[in-house]
Amino acid sequence: MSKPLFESVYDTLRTHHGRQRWWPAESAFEMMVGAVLTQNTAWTNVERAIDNLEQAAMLAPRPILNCDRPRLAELLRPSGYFNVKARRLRALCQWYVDEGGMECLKRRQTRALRESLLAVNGIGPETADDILLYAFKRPVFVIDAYTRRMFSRLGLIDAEAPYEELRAQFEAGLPPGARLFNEYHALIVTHGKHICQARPKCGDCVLAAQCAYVHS
DNA sequence: ACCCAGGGTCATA
DNA sequence: TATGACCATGGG
Repeated sequence: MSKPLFESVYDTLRTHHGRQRWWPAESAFEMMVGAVLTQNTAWTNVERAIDNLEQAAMLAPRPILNCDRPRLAELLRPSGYFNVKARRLRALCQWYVDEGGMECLKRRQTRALRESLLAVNGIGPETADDILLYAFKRPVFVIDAYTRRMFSRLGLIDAEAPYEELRAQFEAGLPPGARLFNEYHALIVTHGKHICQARPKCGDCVLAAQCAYVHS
């Protein structure tokens, strides 16, 4: 009854949607690629682009760096923004190689790793945190558009607040740990996708009982 | 025909 | 620091 709100919302989502087992990728590198390709883009489109890379045997840093950009862009076409994403994907691969690969990266402290990621062109706070949480299993809470919409509607946050402020708010309002943050963000996206969407009301939503909007 | 999607950069004030 | 333009495909 007095359980913190961020936790009780988690419980509701977890009960209703079940375990998510994110991120949908077969390797840490594939996960990072997906994080860049899914920027402001529907996941179904990202899957096609990743399939294209796989079919072309290019789902690895070296092949991507050795590919000319027009050809890479063509493979990325279904994910949208393909010229921009071709550039961003190469920047990611260049970083990955320059940093010495996965084994080296895994040894870095979370702070340093985050700063390093943010310095890569095309990686902003959300993409960096996706990568930290799902590829490196670090305890950072990812804030995305669904999170802003849902939790402001629930009356728990200010949707317009800066990214870092919201991240701090979630991380302070939950028991720490990558395990929980991982599952929570996945649940938020899953819930947002097939229920809330951009609807202004959510009376038939599982969160209705906890939603400030429907009580105002 | 319209809106939106698991954002980020860059130029401008 | 805070807006706005821009990137582009595919599904509802």
